[in-house]
Amino acid sequence: MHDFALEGYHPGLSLDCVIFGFHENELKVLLLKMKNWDKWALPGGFVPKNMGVDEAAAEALFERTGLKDIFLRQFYLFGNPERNNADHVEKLVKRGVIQENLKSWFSQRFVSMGYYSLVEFSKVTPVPDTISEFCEWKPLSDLPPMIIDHEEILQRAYQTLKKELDDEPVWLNLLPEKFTMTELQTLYETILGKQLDRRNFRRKILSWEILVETGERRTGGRHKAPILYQFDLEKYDRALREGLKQGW
Amino acid sequence: MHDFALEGYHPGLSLDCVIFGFHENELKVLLLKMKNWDKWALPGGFVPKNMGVDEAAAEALFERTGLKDIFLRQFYLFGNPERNNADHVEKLVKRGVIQENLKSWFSQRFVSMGYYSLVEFSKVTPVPDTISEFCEWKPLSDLPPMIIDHEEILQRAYQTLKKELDDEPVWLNLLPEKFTMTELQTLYETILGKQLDRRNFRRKILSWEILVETGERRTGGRHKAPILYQFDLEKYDRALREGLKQGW
DNA sequence: AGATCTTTGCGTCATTATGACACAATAAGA
DNA sequence: TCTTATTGTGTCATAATGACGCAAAGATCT
Repeated sequence: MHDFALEGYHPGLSLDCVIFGFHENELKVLLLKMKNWDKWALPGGFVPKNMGVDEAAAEALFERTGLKDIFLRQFYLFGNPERNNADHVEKLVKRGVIQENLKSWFSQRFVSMGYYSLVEFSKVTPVPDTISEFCEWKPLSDLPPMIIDHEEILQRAYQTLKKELDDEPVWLNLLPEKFTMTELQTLYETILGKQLDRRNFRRKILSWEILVETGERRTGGRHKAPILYQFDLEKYDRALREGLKQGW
Repeated sequence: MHDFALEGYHPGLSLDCVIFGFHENELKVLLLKMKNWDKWALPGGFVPKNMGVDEAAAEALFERTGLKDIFLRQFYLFGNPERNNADHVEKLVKRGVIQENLKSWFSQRFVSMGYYSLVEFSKVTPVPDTISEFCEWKPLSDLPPMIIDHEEILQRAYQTLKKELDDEPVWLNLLPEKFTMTELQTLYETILGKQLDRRNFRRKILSWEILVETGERRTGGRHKAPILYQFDLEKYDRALREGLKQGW
């Protein structure tokens, strides 16, 4: 294995991606289980010298999920000088997570750019990276112990997601192409952590005029078959630009 | 002069601060005029190795304005690999803006964290830094030519400010302690770039219940003396946490 | 002192958005 | 065909918003 520094990564800069998915009425996050260690980490990486930071984040996302052209957004630069302490690197080496020759690279002070991403759960094929044993979805409601400040990064991403939800219909990235109104409502309820009135929810969503009926219905349940909706991309793009509710 | 790198700055990372002020019914930005060069730059700096990134930004802000505990917020990490080109550094050296021995430091690829700040215009004492000739306010409506991508950074900060304005009463940071409703309205109109109805504006602002009357009025105009308001800090803090309009 | 000018404070009214809730329609299984 | 669960579509009262009118009050001018 080569030395990371020699391979030409931007010094002192790392990336952490909080990848959200929606499955079984739960919001889940894609996490990596460290080798020989009962700690989990956010997918992330470093920035090749010839690559933009956003580009490198998209690349990292692609490697873990197999997906391209995915919703991915900066939310905070974690720049506390104590966030990557020497003790942590020592543990990484001792447990064989990283090789001895990479110790100097990992011992740098890192400033980490936090990204959050919204993906369609069913399309993801989780792939572990070189320092992890496996990669899997974990519900936000039951998170495993995580390395250094990754739990804080995750929580901050979640707060940002909640806030963005008020302004932009970002949730489209979490759903499959066709979905029912109830599925969308459950997603909202899950993210916001509260119950919403079915009839008022429907009225509000439809008032944005970003959904169109597919003409199909979902059959199989022992009840009235619900309409399947999909996005009207043109109108959606306009809503994204202008915001759903423009004050003043 | 010492070598920047040896002085212990975090490598490849810089800061740019877009400092907004409100004066003479205009939104203005604090800019630095480069030495021997008709180009302007945003105040910024580098991050000392023992200092947090946010902390370093606050320090840079303090040095240019003399102000502490000021509204300062990250808005975007500029991470394009081409943003600091070799040609630009060559110019800096040739024009004597930076010394020859600093050339290697400035020739690094920099990733720059963008911050925007809101300050009370009258409290600022602009101070130039080592690479600039002077430091002054420039109206957003008539910006001078700027180095590398600083114009883009500035515009992006302005877009962010406009957006935040819908969710949070961040504008308080731009006004003096006591102000009239009309002054506040003019500020809104300036930032948003559109006229608002005086009576509806008043109703909406007061409905947030973050302002209290001081009991004083501003005299001197050839008309009815307007009430001077100030913030109710407690209520304002709550509004900041919850957002002014919580959807759902 | 009174007229004039300008901006302020505080309303009204019509329209729209929101919250709470009711009821008929329908897919699947008994 | 009957039952059950869930869906589609309403209504109604209340709150928020947009458009606009008018009297009150400082300062200046006559």
